[in-house]
Amino acid sequence: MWRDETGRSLADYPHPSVAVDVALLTVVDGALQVAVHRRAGHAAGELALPGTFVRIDETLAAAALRALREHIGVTGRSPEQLRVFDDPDRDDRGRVLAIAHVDLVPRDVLDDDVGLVAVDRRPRLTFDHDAMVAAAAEHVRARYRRDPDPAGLLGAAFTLAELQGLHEAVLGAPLPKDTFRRHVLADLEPTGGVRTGTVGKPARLYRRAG
Amino acid sequence: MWRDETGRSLADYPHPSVAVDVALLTVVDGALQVAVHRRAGHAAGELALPGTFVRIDETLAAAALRALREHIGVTGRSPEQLRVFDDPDRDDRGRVLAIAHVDLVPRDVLDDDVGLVAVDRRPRLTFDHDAMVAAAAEHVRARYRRDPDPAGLLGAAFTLAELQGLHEAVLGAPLPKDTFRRHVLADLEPTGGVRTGTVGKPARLYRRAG
DNA sequence: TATGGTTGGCGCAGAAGTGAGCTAATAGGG
DNA sequence: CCCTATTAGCTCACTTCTGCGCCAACCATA
Repeated sequence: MWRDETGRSLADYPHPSVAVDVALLTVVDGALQVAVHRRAGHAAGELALPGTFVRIDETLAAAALRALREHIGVTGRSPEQLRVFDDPDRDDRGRVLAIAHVDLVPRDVLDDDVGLVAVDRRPRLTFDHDAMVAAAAEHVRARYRRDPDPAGLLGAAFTLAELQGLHEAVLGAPLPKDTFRRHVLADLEPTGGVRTGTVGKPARLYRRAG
Repeated sequence: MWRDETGRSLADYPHPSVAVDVALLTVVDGALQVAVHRRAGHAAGELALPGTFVRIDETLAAAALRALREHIGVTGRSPEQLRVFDDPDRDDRGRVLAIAHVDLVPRDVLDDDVGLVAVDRRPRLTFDHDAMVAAAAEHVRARYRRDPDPAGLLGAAFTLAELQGLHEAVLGAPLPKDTFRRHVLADLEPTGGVRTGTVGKPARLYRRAG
């Protein structure tokens, strides 16, 4: 074990605790929603994002996935970092740095009893979790502005109308049909198939271009 | 002091140490450059970004500013977070999470003996500091694509040519003159003055619009 | 004081992007 | 089996954007 010139290891110096909090987002009822739960133990009863302390030999992604599993019984996909929340008074238990994460998953990986609230009409959350949800929504919205379906919420093949519906749900605003199609087409390739069994002219199916 | 049901405080649980590393950027010779120093103590002699461990009651910004002061004698402006580097093996002294920061300052706040290397032609840095510099450059380049002069490197009043030169230095690529002007003009307001004492037709002076 | 060199910035033609409307292609009902 | 409702997706007129070229305004020099 490494020791400095005074004989102390890193852990001998007082240092902040580190937590992860995860804004788990999904699309339900044509709107972006975030999973919340009521805390037990400290700050019991308060609405909060799933979170946990980071263990000493754990990566942040592993801690984020563990928080999702332990608090809401969900297997996350690929949590991404947002930023560190470092207000010295943010947690009355002591000095805690919270690393906010976001993960976007399809609705069907969540149990029915997971609490969901729409990000644009959400109740107050405890700690600084409101700011985390705002940052999470902004993050996925920016990603969907750049790429057709970065989180892979649609399956292998989808129609342009299905993709537009997803984008409108994520962004929380309607999009102009023609412009939307022209933009995403550059990043898609047709599968050759069409969506049948629907009313109207059958729509071509596309996949993400490689 | 808060204690859990087993009588332990937060600090009683083993948890990672937290460090900040700062990519201090500036523009010299028409190119984006980053301040580096040769480490003393651990990993002595290696080229690295200024960094330090975060003290328990310190904000991240305060730790970042302290790292700049202690290692290269510079007063930073406003360090911004990039992301957390959490590879378990990134530091052989123990478990350390490093929170990378970026700060962009004018050349004249740096002493002449501060080591500077161009971000696009830089030598290998130690730890994961290469990835931090890459993230820092990408961050400031993205900001300069959005805003005329977010870091305020130019003074209160400047010409469009001066602003374009700054952008080309930050981005590391030439920009089309007319398109550049039209885009930034939306976020600027003329001061009414002109830049005199130069060759050619005097250029109008602008300031950031409020 | 005139003249040439140099840089700022505007106008205009062509390119690119946008959105409304029209045609195509299917399901379902009479 | 035909007709209608409905949705997909193309076409075309219009708007916006881009970049070249030209004129303007100043300094330096003779």
